[in-house]
This record gives sequence, structure tokens and C-alpha cells, in this order.
Amino acid sequence: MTTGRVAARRAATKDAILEAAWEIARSEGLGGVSMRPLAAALGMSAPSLYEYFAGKDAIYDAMYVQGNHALRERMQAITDLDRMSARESLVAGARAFVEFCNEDRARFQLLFQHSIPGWHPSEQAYAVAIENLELSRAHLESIGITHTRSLDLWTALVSGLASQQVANDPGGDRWLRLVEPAVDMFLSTEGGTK
Amino acid sequence: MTTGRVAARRAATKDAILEAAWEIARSEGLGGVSMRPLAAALGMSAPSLYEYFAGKDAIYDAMYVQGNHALRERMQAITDLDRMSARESLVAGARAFVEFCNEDRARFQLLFQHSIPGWHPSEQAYAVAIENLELSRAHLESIGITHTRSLDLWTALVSGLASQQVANDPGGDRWLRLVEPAVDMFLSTEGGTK
DNA sequence: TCGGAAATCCGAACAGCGTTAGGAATTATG
DNA sequence: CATAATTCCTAACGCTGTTCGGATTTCCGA
Repeated sequence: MTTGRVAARRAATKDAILEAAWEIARSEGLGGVSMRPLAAALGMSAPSLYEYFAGKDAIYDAMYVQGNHALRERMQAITDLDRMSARESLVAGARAFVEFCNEDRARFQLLFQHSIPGWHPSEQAYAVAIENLELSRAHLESIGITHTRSLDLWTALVSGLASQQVANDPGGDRWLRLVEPAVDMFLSTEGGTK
Repeated sequence: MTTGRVAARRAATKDAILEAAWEIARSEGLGGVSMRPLAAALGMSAPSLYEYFAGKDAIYDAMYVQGNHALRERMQAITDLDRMSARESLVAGARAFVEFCNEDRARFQLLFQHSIPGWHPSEQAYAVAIENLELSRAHLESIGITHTRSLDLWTALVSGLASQQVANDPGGDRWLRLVEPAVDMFLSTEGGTK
């Protein structure tokens, strides 16, 4: 039985470890997460962490999954996309994404820059990211944008806005404000990429 | 006198160190550059590197400057921008940039993703990057694009194309092919961002 | 309730990292 | 030729992620 008391306690400890890891990542930077201080923040010893995660990479992996789940929830919080025009829904989606990236630099670096040397998300963790990408592909499809070239141009545009925002005006809105003009620009020549 | 035999030999050794560092970065990844193997590749000992660079960060710094100089030369190799139309020169510039990024993943990560935990370019190294940015700003100005919003949208668009290309199709042309449609899209609504 | 099993923890240690100290060897120069 | 500057290396320090071995605690069925 995987839902016994031990499993619940184990899951709670894992969550606490990830929570502390996020906190360190936000204050010290994503690369500043190290095992001994992380363990100390939880009142335990570094080797004890290995009872819960196979290693530091597995911790990053779990954080990567958490981040992608948070992104999915954020995007799905825009419930009534159906009632919006294509333009409105694109603006809402892109704005939500850029805001999400702009909220937490460490999370952005983990999810979208591959910022930890030598680390790559595991196959199952990456699958969660693909799932998110698929959702936004479905969104664009629902408003009639289906060609790979159009989708690629859209992802480049939105990710460019997000990365510029995070890198050059973190927490601000210098590129966030450009979401609306960017959507208009994108829609104005949609079809030109066919 | 800084141009004596000793200074020349010293400069040659520094170049050799950077050369070996680039080679390791290209094969092992940017974060895979470590002092002892780097020194070993040059037949010397790790502490000897400190005769030439203040530390590992200083090596990254010098690589950062080298990379930006290479970018400037590449961009300036497009000599006859004057004889092109605005559209042609934008296409040429963006294509050159994306190609430059796509050639060397390690170089791209060093210059444009801030991929080494805890490392930031020094002020004087960053100045070289600003110099490059200023050149492309001048280019856009010369074709009548002056507003900050337009410039920001342009940088987001081009950097988005480059990062998507490098991350998802390294060495390929999936996003490189989108440079031309992207420029058309950008120009079609230029003025809408005022 | 007792006892074996499972879960959890920790101290010690290993290899690798960037870096420093101190001194020896080489090279340049007055 | 001798002094000074340059260049190099060995040893070591504190940090990193990680493993080992064993002790301690917690669970759970007889």
C-alpha cells in the first residue's frame, strides 16, 4: 500500500525538501542550491537527502516538474478562452506566460534556460513540459493557426519577450507591455508564413 | 614597455589558454571547463593558470569578450547594408545573428544565456556587449526605427528566434528559415508600436 | 506486547572543484 | 655575471556531490 502513514510522511518530507530548495534557489540563485545547506535548512544531514532523492539532479528534476505543473495551472486559470476573440486569447495567454516567467527568475532559468551545467530534465520530467507545449499548440489550433512555421514563429516571439523581460528588466514590465503589439503584429501577417 | 618579448609570450599563452578553454567548452559543455584539465591540455599545472588569469571567472570574462568581438566582426562583415533595402538589411542582420548563435552552442550560452551559476561578465567585458547592441541600434535607426518599443520588440523577436533555434534544433535551420517571414511581420506593423 | 523488518538518520570518507601559499626553476636584464 | 622578474610546481585548504557502514527510530504482524 503506497498510501500508508509512512508514504505520506515520506511525501511530506520530499515536499519540504523541494520547498527549501526553491527558497534557496530564489535567494542564492539556482546554482546556489547545495546539499549540505539544503539539508541544514531542514535540520538534517546531507546524506539523509539521499533517502528521498537519488541525488541533486533528481531534486532539480522534481523542481522542474513542479514548475511545469505550476505553469499549466496558471495557463488553465484562463478559463474562458472560448468566449474571447482570437486576439484576446492570444494576448491573455502570452501575458500570462511572460508574467509567470517574470515572477520567479530561478524557476524561469530552470524551466526554459538550461542553466545548470550538465543537468537535463529526465525523460518523464520533460514529458510534462511537452504536455504544456501541446496545450498551447492546441490553443493556437483552436483559433486556426496550425502550420508548424506559424507555431514556431509564435513560440520564438513569446519566448523572446519572456527572456528579454527576465534578463533585462526582471520584475518590471518593459517587455510585458509589448505583448499586445506583438500579438497584433503576429496576427497581421498570419498566413504569410504558410 | 608592454610589447617586449615577455609580453608577447605572455599574450600568446593567454590566447592558448582561451583556445583550449573554447575547445573544452565546445566538447564538454560550457560548465565542463575546469582548471586542472584545462591546464593539463596545455601541459601545465592548474596553479600556473593563475599567472595569466586571476581565476576561472576571468577566463570566462575573456571568452565573453572574444565572443562579442567575433560577433561584431561577423556583423560588420555585412558591408554593404547601405545598398540594401530596409527589409534586406534586416534579413541579413538577423540571419547573420541567428547563424552566429547556431554555430557554437557554448558561445551562445556564454554570451546570451547567463549559464554559469554565479558568474557575470565584468563591467568592461559587458561594455563590449553594449557596444554590439549599440551597433544594431544604430542600424535600425538608419532605416527609421527609433522608438524604444520597436527596438525592444525587434530584440525580443531576433533573440527568440536564436534561442529557439539553438535549444530545439541546434545546427539546423528550423527557426533560421523563419527570419525572413519574421522580418516581414515586423515591418508590416512597424509604427503600430509607437 | 514483543521482535524482526523496514525506514530513517548521521559521521566519516572519497574524489573532484577553485584557489592560495611557498618555494624552486627558468628567463630576462642591468 | 648577478640580480630581478617571470614562470612553474607541490602541497594544502575549504568547498562540492556522493557513498559506505552502522546506529537509531519507527512500523507492523504474530
